[in-house]
Amino acid sequence: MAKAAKNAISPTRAEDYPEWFQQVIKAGELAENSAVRGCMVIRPWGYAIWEHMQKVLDRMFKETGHQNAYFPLFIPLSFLEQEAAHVEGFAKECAVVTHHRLELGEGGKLIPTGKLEEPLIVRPTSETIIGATYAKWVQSYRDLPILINQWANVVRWELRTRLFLRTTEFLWQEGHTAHATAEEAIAETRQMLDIYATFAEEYMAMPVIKGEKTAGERFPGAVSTYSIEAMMQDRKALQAGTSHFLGQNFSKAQQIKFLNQEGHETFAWTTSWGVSTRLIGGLIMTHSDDDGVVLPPKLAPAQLVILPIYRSDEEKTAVLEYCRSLEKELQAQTYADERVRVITDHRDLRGGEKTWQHIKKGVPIRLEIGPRDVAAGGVSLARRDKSPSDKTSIARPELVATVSTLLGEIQTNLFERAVANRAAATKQINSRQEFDDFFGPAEDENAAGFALAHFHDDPAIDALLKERKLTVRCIPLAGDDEPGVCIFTGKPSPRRAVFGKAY
RNA sequence: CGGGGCGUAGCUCAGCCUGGCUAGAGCGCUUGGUUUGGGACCAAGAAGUCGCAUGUUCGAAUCAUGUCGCCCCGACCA
Repeated sequence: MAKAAKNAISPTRAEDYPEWFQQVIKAGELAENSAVRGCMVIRPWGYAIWEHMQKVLDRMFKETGHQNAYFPLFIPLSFLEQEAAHVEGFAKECAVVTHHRLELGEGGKLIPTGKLEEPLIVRPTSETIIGATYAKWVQSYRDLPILINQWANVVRWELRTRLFLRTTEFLWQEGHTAHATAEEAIAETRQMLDIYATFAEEYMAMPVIKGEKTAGERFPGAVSTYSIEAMMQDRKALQAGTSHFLGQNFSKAQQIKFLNQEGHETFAWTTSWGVSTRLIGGLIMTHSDDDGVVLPPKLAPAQLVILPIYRSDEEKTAVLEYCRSLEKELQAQTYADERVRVITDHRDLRGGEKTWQHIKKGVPIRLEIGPRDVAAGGVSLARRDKSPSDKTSIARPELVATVSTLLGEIQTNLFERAVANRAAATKQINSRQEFDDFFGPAEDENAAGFALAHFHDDPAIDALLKERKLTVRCIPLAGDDEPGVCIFTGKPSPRRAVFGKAY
């Protein structure tokens, strides 16, 4: 009997965090690099997580009155030119389609021909094409609000990519709304931010800070940008979702105007908001450990896996029958308003091998069932949020009766663990000296965590922070904070901002 | 786009500096046997135009030139 490796993932988080992240994704069969530079193949297990995220978010969007629609992948180049800040923000990372045909050249080479009159860009985001459409739809205040979301892929030609966190093509949803008043549009912006925060905390078990971005970090063309910020296990920040109040910037550029109740021609107020497959990166970096992926039950494609153990054919028959009926009983239970998701791994593989595969994929509960369990009317149960060796025996009826509670406990435990991690790396900072001490020298690659400090938005500070690879993550909304003075400039500050290193 | 590195079996790589038998290893895969409640062992087997092109040479994975691709580090970013 060979000794099991101490950890399933090498290197460990402490040894090399970025490499650990890549290995977890590989070992958990979530995704892999493709033949196309910067683009990933999302494997079935990873895609199933995305589908669960979509299902929950889609429901939340519809409960707040939004409808889904679909807009084109291509955007005429001229559309992007309409909003100045928007051009500035996205021009450097656009894929451009210039031809529409291929001709067979020498040596079997295909040569692009059929040059387009006006090049098309592959959408990096859809404000412009959707805005142009809304301009046609909106005539009267009676046509507002327009509350639409689309599930789509977008392309941003990033020079450095990382699986899930920053890929050239990624999947996301983008909501685009148009309103008759600024107040209504701002309320929409904040409502969607709340939905993202609720989703992150209640489903992903990932604590987030809701806040507003500084001028320098704002979405190109937005009046104000809000985000949810999460802290990863390496104490770096991840922007996990954004919601933008676009004011009338885009409606003026695209002529989204209407006659209001007083009969005056008015520009609409618009918003946009999105989350992407980056959430999966956040999920991994929040919960996973040195044995691989750890999934919160609410988003796990399988919440329990049954692992039959047997030697002889007689044992096989009895064990499989026991497993089949247990699977049915468990599937009849509900957790978080859905049927409990159970799979049985029948593959002809060694027990240990199978067990470790499911550990690495992050299945919340493993049930090992062998002849001894069948005889005793029990199961051997192991939780992914505990040590792999930590197994307990439980009577079958008790398991069926408590499975929902158990999944809830794991979900809560993961959230509390993440909250504790964040709290341990978050500090109130009251002076420039404390700030420098907290983050250490600029060349230190390790993130110190979140510093909460008073701050007055000023481009001069951006330069100072940039030098140290720090950013203002956001200015938190939930402000039970007392006013103070900026630790850099001494100017008055209504509340503290969150500083940290970011992905 | 600047700096560095790498292309050899499905994967990870050795061999190259100092050219020479039939190009290797580990993992994975297939088959057979022994095993089995923490990642099995033994045996046999399948698997490679050494990224591509040109050149030097009696002879190139190895040397030269070109070319394509990928990775890492910076600047840019959901």
